[in-house]
Amino acid sequence: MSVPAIHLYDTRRRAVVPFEPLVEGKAGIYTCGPTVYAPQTLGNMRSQFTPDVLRRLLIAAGYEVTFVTNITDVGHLVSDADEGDDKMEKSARAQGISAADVAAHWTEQWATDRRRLGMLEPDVRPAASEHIAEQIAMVQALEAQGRTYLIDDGVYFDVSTFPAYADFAHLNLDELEATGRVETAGKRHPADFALWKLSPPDSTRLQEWDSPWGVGFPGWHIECSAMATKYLGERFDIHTGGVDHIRVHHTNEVAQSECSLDVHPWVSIWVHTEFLDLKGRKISKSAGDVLVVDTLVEEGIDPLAFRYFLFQAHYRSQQEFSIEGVRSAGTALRRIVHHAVAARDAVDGAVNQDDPARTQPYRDEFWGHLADDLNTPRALAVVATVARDAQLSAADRWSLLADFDQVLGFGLADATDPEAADDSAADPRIAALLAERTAARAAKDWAEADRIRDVLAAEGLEIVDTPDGPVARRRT
RNA sequence: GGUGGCGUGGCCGAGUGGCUGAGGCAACGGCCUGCAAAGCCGUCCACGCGGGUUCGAUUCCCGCCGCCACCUCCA
Repeated sequence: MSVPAIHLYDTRRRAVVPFEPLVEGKAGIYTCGPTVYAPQTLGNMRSQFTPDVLRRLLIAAGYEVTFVTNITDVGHLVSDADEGDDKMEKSARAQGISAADVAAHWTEQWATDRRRLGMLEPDVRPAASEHIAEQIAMVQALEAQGRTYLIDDGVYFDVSTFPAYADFAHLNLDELEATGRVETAGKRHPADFALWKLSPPDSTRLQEWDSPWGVGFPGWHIECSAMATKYLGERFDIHTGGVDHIRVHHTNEVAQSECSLDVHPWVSIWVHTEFLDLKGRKISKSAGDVLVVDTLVEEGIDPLAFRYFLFQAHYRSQQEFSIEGVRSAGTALRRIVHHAVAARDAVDGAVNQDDPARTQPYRDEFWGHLADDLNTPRALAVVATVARDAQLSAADRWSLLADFDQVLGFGLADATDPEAADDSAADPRIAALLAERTAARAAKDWAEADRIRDVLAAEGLEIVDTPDGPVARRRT
């Protein structure tokens, strides 16, 4: 086994700690998924990327991994502090369609984007709206423990009943209290959060369910606790999400879960992904101008170039986004794939004919960096070296790259050489132009040959002269 | 204002108390080419400012300046 002991930074303990599974040989991961009322931005996708890498690493290390990521299709209010409109309701009303249609649309968009970015399919993808009973049950358990109180607005978690509340995010509750923000009337402490919200007496919501406390809908935080518990058990190994969730959402998840389940720690390791810095384009989702996977596609960029781009920075560092940055990542990726395909085809895909004396050091390096809190930039540096190291035979090279692709997820086994011709030459007119140019070159009529090259260039096609003659391909 | 973090070469971005100063992109030179393109080889370039600790700091400590994130919608 090439993968050494895996270490990860745990937000709760604020330290890099060894990964020690609750059950030998198995690993359970829960990732906060999308609130499906709007497109998922490239920033959102970064926080999905980290668990994908982690999951692939664990699989490569031999663990049987269960990866759960939820769909928030109800209850996520405009404010994480349980105020304002429900995001789903707002979006549905604005478009005059049902909340379910809104959810279905954006869930599909998200799933497609995940695939385009080379992410493995989730093992379980539970929707909050389909787990109302589990959520109610968890609230009831908390109620039975006397940790809740009912006000006009709904059922709230009483933070004062959980002394460890502030520990997770190292909060200063006194300070929180002192901010004096306008809060929901009746809340006893600013940090108290909704477990079940009651529908307003004078109106009907698009999404509402009956409950022991009246018709309403679950608070946003309870869904993750309920679904993670259902699919991963009362305690599980790894919970991931964006750093913005540490203070409120994950703090609340810990509170309600550790109380209702009477466990500690509920989650062994919390992995939080830093933000992608979108600079001037970090515009709120509601404003419309958002950076999504389609934005890249419109720019003629392969979504996998973005995957490569994400590998270049550590997940705990803010990463500066720019289209040019993704483009340069695309160039680097193209060269890697070019070498990988050449090596693969030279040995007909064989991965067991390498010389361990040459390949093992690289394997140790690559997996060692990933096992060291997912140091993907370092791992990627190994990939770049392997792709070009002249000391390696094709068998060595392909054996290594095929191994690394378990985590890279570039689909190297099925990739086509990006430097090879595409189907442009299938167009008879283009094929004729190429033939004309070949004839002109044979006659040493360079002016004519260059003219034809310019004609094709104007159409976005580039000519690559290979030993087997010229080929045309769409410039990327 | 509170809390956390950052400031590395043209750009992105790792990492480290000294050793051989990641990697990618770009640029430049070379090979290849009719010339190019693509590809390959090579070169180049660094640690915000001022103190301190140390035999030695980009790496630790203090101050300053600048930037970012969260606290308020966001992953």
